[in-house]
Amino acid sequence: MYALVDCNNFYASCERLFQPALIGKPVIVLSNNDGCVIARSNEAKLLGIRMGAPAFEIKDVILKNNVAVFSSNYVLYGDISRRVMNTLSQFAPEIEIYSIDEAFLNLSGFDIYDIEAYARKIVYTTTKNIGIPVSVGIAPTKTLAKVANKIAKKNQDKKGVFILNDKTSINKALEEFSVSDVWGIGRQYSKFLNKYNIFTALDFVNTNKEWIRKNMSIVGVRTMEELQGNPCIEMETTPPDKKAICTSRSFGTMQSEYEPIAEAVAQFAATCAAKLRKQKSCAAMMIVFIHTNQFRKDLKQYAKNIVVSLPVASNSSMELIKYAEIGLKAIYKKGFQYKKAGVIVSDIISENNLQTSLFDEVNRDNQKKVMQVLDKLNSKMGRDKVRIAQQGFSRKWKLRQEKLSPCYTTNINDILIVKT
DNA sequence: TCTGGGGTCCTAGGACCC
DNA sequence: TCTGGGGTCCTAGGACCC
Repeated sequence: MYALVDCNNFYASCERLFQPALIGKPVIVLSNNDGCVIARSNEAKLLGIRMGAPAFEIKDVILKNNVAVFSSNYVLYGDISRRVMNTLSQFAPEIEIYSIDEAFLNLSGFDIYDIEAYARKIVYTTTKNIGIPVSVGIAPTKTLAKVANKIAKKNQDKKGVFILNDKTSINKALEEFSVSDVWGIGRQYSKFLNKYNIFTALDFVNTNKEWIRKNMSIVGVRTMEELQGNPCIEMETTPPDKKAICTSRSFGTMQSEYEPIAEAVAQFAATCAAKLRKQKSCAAMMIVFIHTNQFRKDLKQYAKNIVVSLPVASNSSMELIKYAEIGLKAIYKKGFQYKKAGVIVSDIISENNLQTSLFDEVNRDNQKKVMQVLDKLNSKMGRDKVRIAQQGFSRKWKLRQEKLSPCYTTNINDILIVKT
């Protein structure tokens, strides 16, 4: 059996941890740049606030109902997540951290226990230790555990726990479960399946397997098998190295001049480099992109990306910034108002088996040492305290974050604020 | 009249997830 | 005024090999 543990309204719950007065009140968290709604407390959901709704469109609802609004604070959520996962890992020998707010636990061999009591203990302990409410779904496959979790969350009377462990209960659950809510079936496939009168998960399971294979590839077949109780998706206990790493942001205000955009792109390249170093790998290819605001139909539009090949794979901030600048210079055009830029690195290999070039003129040992010192200093003093000059300090492009909460658990100054 | 057989690698595009 | 960010996997088709 697998358990899927999912934090309830995670980001909203994190904000509430430090403002308990907000418990029972509507809370929402906005995306970067305070753009869209990305997390809602139950009370906010009841007000009809949709996931992904642009903040400016729901201004009236927010004011009228006194909704608490937060900018997203990923440093805080990341730290709370780490604590939740630590607690969860005590409950099973194998844990897969599936996302910032979800984890699968491998409960094989736990049949000898009262599995429901065990699940309640997970809910109780996490709530007590961390203060974040969670829901637990337990079933013979990961996809069914996802189903069980949704049922646990949806029905108040389940008190955060639901178990699917026999044919009858599984069939009944699938019959009442919309196919569009199944893990692995998104909007496009839902629409497609509905066209063929497949509306529930049970309809889907009873469909011809070859037909699924033809129309939804092997991925669809796996989902089908999983819903039938045959495990096809294994636990992934150690996260695989990333094959591509992307750093991109929308600008707080649109930018026309080259310099602030170059500063932003240098920052993104440096962040990509730091992420590469963290997983001990190097990238041999980079994509730089910029675009204007697609929502502003009244403005001239421009969007362009460029692929830059690195002669030797690298994870040095200095080198990545250099190539990002070359890319940006090639695609930047005067006369547009830019809204967003980004850097993607790929062709990623381990830093241990780097293929250097005969004609390589870069002193890689030196760069490596510099980066090690830089990482060490920044981990102690704070992100980007030491930086490459091109990353700059003007920050004209910086995010809009008007409702940012303090980093209560990670920033020394914020911690002091809490204490006093 | 009639034109083999069996592979690999790469890429773009489309689906999905949180 | 105002609309997020970061990933994965699979397939078909083309190019190429012998």
